Amino acid sequence: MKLSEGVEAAIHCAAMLAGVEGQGTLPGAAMAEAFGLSPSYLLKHLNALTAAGILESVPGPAGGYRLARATERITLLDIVLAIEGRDPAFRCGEIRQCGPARLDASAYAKPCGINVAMQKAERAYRAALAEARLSDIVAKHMRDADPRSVAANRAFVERHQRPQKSTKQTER
Amino acid sequence: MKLSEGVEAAIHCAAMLAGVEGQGTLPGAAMAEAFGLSPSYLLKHLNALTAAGILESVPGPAGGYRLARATERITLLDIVLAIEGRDPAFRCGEIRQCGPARLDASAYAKPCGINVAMQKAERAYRAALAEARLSDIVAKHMRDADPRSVAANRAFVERHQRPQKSTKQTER
DNA sequence: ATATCCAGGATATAAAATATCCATGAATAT
DNA sequence: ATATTCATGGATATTTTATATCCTGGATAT
Repeated sequence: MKLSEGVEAAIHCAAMLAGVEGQGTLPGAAMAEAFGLSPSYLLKHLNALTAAGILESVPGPAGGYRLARATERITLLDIVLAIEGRDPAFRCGEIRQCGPARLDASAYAKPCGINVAMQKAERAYRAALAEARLSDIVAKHMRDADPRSVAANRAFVERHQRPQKSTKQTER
Repeated sequence: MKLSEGVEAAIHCAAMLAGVEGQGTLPGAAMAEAFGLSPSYLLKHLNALTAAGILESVPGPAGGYRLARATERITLLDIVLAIEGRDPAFRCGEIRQCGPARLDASAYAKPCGINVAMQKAERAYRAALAEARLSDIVAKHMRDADPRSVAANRAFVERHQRPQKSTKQTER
């Protein structure tokens, strides 16, 4: 029963991406630096978020990552499932029918009660995660966190974000 | 995010031990056989349950395991924590302060909001597990499960359980 | 063209879960 | 007392998973 460290990194990256303005992006290498993580490994997780439709990636110079949708529509559950996979934490191995005196399959038609109880608890967990929106996380940080920390985060994003050409509008 | 297989085995064993009468015990080897598990490995988990005060063990011939308290006072949470450990699934690595521009420690006095949200979800998970009593699991099984399965389980316990001498009463 | 950046595969290393074995000691039957 | 049964706990091997790195290829802005 443990979550991989990638989950923490993924959530922090998503929160940081919430600070980029408009269609701008933030390179993965910058985020890796911001959190003191190995870039090669962080890209794996960012990649998973992209595959899950939570992030969008822009290749090429001036490329990077941005959120794929509004922060109100991204929940911690989305991120956790993208990184950890969608399988339940408790997987019933049906060991009740692994003994020497195995009954006919029809005797095991009804689901294992233990599995039912464990799944119920997991639904409660996921429901709680689904209620935690990224917008809430960000708002709470801006409101409650130390001003120095908020300012430093904002400055970092400001420094590394890359504005995306809205149209092909080189100023004329 | 996954639970070890030992959790499933531990819960099934606890449920089976609920069927032994009085102060009787069930040898660990018998339970391993019942579920088709490796005895040496299952003993590890039974050991963990004993250390957590959920089971009692009786050494010697006629020895084995029994529940340490009433089934109403044993929850799935007790068992899961005994096997998986009491640490939370999400451990905040404080990567927010691992970047190159580290602020003074006082700037991180307030807890990381991401950690708070993750812990909240985990509390919901544990609360749900704490509400699932072993007595409920057993009662539900007796009521809902296939009669053949119930009978087979009862017969297995009947066959392997070992009555415990009530006092040191060698008949005289 | 060139430089920058993401995508994805291959691979290496580290850590944890799973599984087995053996020596020890406790309790009991004989 | 002695032998037997069985849990205990340590040591260890095997397998799986997580973590981490590297490299090739493709996309794109300059």
